Amino acid sequence: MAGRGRPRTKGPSLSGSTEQDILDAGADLFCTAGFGSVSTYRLAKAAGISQATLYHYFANKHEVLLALLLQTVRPSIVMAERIAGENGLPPRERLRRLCAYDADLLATSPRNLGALYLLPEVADEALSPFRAERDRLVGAYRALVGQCLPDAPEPEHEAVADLVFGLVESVILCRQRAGGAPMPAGTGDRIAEAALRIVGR
Amino acid sequence: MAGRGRPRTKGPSLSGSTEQDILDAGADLFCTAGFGSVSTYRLAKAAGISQATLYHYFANKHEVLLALLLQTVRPSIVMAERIAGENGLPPRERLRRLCAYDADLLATSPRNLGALYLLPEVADEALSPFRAERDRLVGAYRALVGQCLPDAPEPEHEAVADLVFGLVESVILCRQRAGGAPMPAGTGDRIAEAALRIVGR
DNA sequence: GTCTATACATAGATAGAC
DNA sequence: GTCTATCTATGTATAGAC
Repeated sequence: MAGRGRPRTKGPSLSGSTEQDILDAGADLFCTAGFGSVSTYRLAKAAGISQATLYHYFANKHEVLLALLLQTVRPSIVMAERIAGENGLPPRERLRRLCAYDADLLATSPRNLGALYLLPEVADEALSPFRAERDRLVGAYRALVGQCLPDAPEPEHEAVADLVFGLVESVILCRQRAGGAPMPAGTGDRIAEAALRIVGR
Repeated sequence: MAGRGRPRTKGPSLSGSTEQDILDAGADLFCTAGFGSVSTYRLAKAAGISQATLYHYFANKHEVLLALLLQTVRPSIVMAERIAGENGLPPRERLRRLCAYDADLLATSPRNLGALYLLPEVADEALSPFRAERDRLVGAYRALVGQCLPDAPEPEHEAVADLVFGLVESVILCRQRAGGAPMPAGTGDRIAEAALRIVGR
């Protein structure tokens, strides 16, 4: 699927394949200007190709966003399922690690990629594969919170997990208010500590 | 500025002035479909007027969003400055009330209006009046958190206030994941309690 | 105050040369 | 694999009748 036959000796790209150039441009533009506000022309120009060439790599504009969303959320899912399986650690410690990992990803990535999750356009039918992945991640948080609060009823698990997940994702909002700049190292750990205080005990 | 001379005997609107109809339509469409993805034609149609009539009430599309944002954030600002002045109450109690008020507004409004705050297009220059108001609100949270933690240094205040503000606003994300439906009554109080646990003591 | 008509620009997507 | 050229639809905004 990647642009293997792409010229390597010249061109505006220094960073990788043309496909990745498009994704990088999308990451930049979609989370700073919005999806509907960015034209395929502007997107292609930022990627250093013509508007038409975009359609050699992606069937349409939504597919660009979908690829971007999946590429962004995947590391969190992998880590969540890895941590979920580490039965040697107590649930609170596993929840702490998951929160710290996700919050750190969101806080320190060069661009505020998490802002992509907040685009209203994500509700579009074409992006349902991403929403399904996202639901898996939320499910992992719920399961871990449930193990931390074995005596509480099910709906209580969900409500607390929503608070925890919300707190982790609130770094996206914080960055957005600050113009998108990365947050200081240690932010992830700080948020994980706050999350555990919400869970209680 | 409101449509005083508007016909009252007939028309597609049941709820108020035409200007407010436009704002209602914008509230609905902008936070479910996005700003750039909604055309003025679609906006006008949802408000029950022709596309051209929109321009009798607003100079352009950005002005619709600006009015909507200001109208949405104003109650929070008014409450924040009222609570800030109630010196009879201890800081923690004032912070608790502010969090509960804001979180409740965000959680129970018929539409998920807070999602407007998250639109990337809010960074546009034309919307700077809103961002200024928003900064006042964040300032109120910082001041209150500072009073709750008188022994902590200044940057610590900011970091904790960001967590608290983020937790309050995370109800926007929670609603968004749930398709925009309102959250149960009591959500605001629950979030305020969690916020105080983050502040500590 | 609301409309139809329209100007004019830009949108997304395709065709076909190289 | 990339481009220019282009199609067709849709975008924002204005003009002017009623």
